[in-house]
Amino acid sequence: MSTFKSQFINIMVERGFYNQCTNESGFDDYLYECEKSGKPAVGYLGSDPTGDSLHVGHIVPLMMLRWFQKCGHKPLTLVGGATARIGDPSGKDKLRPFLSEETLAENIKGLKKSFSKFLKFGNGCNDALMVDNWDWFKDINYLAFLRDIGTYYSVNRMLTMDSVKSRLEREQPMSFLEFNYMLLQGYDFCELYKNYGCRCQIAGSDQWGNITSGTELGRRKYDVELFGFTSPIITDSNGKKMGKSEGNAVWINEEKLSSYDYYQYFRNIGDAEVGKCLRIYTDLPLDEIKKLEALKDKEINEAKKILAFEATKICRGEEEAQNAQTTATNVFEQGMAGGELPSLTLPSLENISVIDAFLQIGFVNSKGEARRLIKQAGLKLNDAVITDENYKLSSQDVINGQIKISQGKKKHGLIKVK
RNA sequence: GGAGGGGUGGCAGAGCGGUCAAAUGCAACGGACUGUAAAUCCGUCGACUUAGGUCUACGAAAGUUCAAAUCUUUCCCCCUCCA
Repeated sequence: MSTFKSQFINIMVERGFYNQCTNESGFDDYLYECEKSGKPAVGYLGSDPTGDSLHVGHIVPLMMLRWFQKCGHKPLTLVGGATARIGDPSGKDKLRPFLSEETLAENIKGLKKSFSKFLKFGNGCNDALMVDNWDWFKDINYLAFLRDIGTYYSVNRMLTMDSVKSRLEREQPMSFLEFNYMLLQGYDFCELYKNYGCRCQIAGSDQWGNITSGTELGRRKYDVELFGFTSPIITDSNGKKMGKSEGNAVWINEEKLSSYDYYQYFRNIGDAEVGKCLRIYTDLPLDEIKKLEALKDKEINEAKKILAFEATKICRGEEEAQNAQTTATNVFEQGMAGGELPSLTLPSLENISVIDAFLQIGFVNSKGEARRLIKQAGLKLNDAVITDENYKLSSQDVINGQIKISQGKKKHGLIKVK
């Protein structure tokens, strides 16, 4: 059942991306007109370069933009070179530390890379474009800004915004600097409208206040209706935000996280999340997803493999996904050592204790931790539990040129000797 | 500028001269049960260690004391109220 006229919104609703829209029917009409006439709508997603890679928590809006592009529209990815220098107060209690110019430049490069995995960039009419709000903020004059933009904002209203209100209620400090963040983001939206005809912004629901800041500014300053469209926060069954594995973020860029680990993150998703994740993190058609999520008990593992493969494919490419899958199958189903596992190459096995090996491959942070894990029967050498914490590696442990070491059930690695 | 409150482990938050490597909760990790799931239960959770200890840590520095997260002084930072 299609309740909307535009292809894009229908997809968003069907796949669980739709949370809130500033004007549902207005946006639908607008997109429908664009889709019908073949003239792409322009929409943007903003990210502040506070890190050098996006992570799984950012994928939801990225996938939304990906569908947006698939529906024939033009995505803009805005990196907040300027806004990162301010800090978005949404959902935070503390002012974030300032970043150096070099870090910002590095981070922007990293974000471009992350974006390009999900979107097609180029010069075609619906190819994605990267823009940086530093371009229009760096030379802005304070008085001019106050007069042009400040006149449209009421402090009374700003104080009621969630990002501000929650800080005040929790008696956490909020600097004037951060207080201005929403003005900048509002200005961004209008600049993109002015320069690219961009009329919609896609973002996570925590950005609602910043989005309406832009749509209101657009209405007052340019007398145009801008649209905001947000995704729900995707949580697991415990209500926790997705995107952390072993306490670490699941990064999009490969130099921050191997494809094997990326694959494993999705492979280990909870049963209850499989359907939701298939809809959000893969491009698979809905009828196929329906079949997969209907699987029960052990069989749902098949769905998880497909999820992991498809999700990895989008982000890391088909070959990497295939390799990750092969490794995972070898390790978990055949009990063998696979090629994509983290590995450590040693010049020789002389005087290397098992503890050193685990320390050097980075599975443990200290020798004490390794000893503790041995006491708890948590470390394995070639699939046999290590009982002697003073055990030294020897050539007898080498099988097919490598030694397999494991921590717990899921963390496996290889030691190779030159 | 004035008055008061506060800065403790990844986070939250006790402790307020020795028994404190620091209660408790969350997170994390290992084990059991399973399906590389969830829930549950048990265990661990500063570093080094010849396992007896040693070292580093309660915003920073100096001091008092046999002994300091705890007392004193100075400095830095934050919050609240007043001007």
